[in-house]
Amino acid sequence: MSKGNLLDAIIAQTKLTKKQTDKQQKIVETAIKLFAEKGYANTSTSEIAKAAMVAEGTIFRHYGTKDNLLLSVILPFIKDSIPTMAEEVFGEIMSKNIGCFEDFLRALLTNRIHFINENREIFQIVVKELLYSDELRKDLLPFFTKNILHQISKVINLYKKRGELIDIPSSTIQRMIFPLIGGYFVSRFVLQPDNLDLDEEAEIGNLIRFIMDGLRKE
Amino acid sequence: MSKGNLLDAIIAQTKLTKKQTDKQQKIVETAIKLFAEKGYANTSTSEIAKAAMVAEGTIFRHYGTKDNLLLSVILPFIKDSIPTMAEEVFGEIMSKNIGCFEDFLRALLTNRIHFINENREIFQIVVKELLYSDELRKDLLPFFTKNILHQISKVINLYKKRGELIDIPSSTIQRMIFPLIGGYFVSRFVLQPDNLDLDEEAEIGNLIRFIMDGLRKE
DNA sequence: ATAATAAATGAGTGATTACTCATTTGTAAG
DNA sequence: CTTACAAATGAGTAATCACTCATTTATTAT
Repeated sequence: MSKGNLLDAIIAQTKLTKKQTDKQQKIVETAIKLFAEKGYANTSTSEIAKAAMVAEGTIFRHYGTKDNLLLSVILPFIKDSIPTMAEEVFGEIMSKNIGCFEDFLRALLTNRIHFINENREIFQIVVKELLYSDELRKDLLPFFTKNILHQISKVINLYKKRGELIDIPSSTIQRMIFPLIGGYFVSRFVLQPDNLDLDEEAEIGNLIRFIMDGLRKE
Repeated sequence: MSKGNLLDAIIAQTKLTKKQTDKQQKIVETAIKLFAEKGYANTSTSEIAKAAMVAEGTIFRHYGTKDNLLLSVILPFIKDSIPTMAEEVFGEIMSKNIGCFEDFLRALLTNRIHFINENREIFQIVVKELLYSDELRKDLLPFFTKNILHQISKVINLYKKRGELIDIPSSTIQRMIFPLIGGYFVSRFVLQPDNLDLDEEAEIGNLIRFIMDGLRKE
């Protein structure tokens, strides 16, 4: 894993959008399914080949190594998730100066839940390997923090100036919100992925109320 | 993994407290270190043997299988963490009727952070494998929820009756607190385990204030 | 000291791993 | 139809995996 810089790999991946073969697509689909289900380390290439009804050599012809297959799966997800969030959510809020902090939170959560729902299995893979693989964590965590935390701190500072948020350091606020939202996503999409029958809006409403006002009565 | 019932295994483990050999202790120590660092699936028995300066056969003589070695590591931790929490924290609060909900939270968090700090590596193993292994998750999650959630809901109901907490369903409150505290523990002890220089009391104070009053000003 | 029992060893097992490569199959142009 | 080139194949490779077992070493009882 991790030959050189992951960011370079992401950029490289971005540039070449060469068309995929049918078999290639089948391989990636199957790999996503199996990696999400049993974890990268517990999934063998022969298993993927069999499930995708493809010769094992075909996998290595296209992806070279098993590591590379994993990166081919998660890099587009990472690459999409960060800029999309930055533009769609933060950009919108920061430029148009939309309503209150609650509205921002609602937009952010709705957007991210929607995105993860559409990439549920890849999200499971990223979470699992982020915890499991030292290498991946060392590469990805700084990437996340640099891109997301920076954006979030800007927003927090904005709303703090508006007087909507309590007057404690942004870093402290971040260290509360991040585990909460991250924990919520992991709990919902990784630990209990079968829990499909819940009122989406109500769920988000509860989260926001909790973040804003906590549990105390009155 | 998971021959039959995990709870039976826990009970069985509880009963036999036969003394450990020096080599056995070294094996477990080394296994804990390597499992926490690289994950169970990425750690081979030969690697453990070499690092523990023990013949590979010795591992299997004592633990039979690699799965069993993992269970020997995490079961005592699980077995300790649940009852200890129930007795030391919940028992105390429920019987003596200590102060307000914030005091309960402070006692709970202080107690659990202390416990995890003393078993940092095993906590890392449990979290990683809980996410990575379907089998373990199927066995452990119900065990956690049955024991912990039930206790917590009793406490929540108590303080709700006292009028200290907002009047929403206990299950909703749980689905907010659990990911928050769990996410905080994972973030602190698994994702950023090197962050040792923080003011423990202030950190707990921030968490409690966030849980009680959220982020809104005033 | 001797016998009896338990602990530890390490070479060896078949199965599985990620990966290679000479060969065959499909496809599209001249 | 023939040529050219990429896609796909699957038998084969060395390495590593979890695990076994006959043998040796250490410990305890008599």
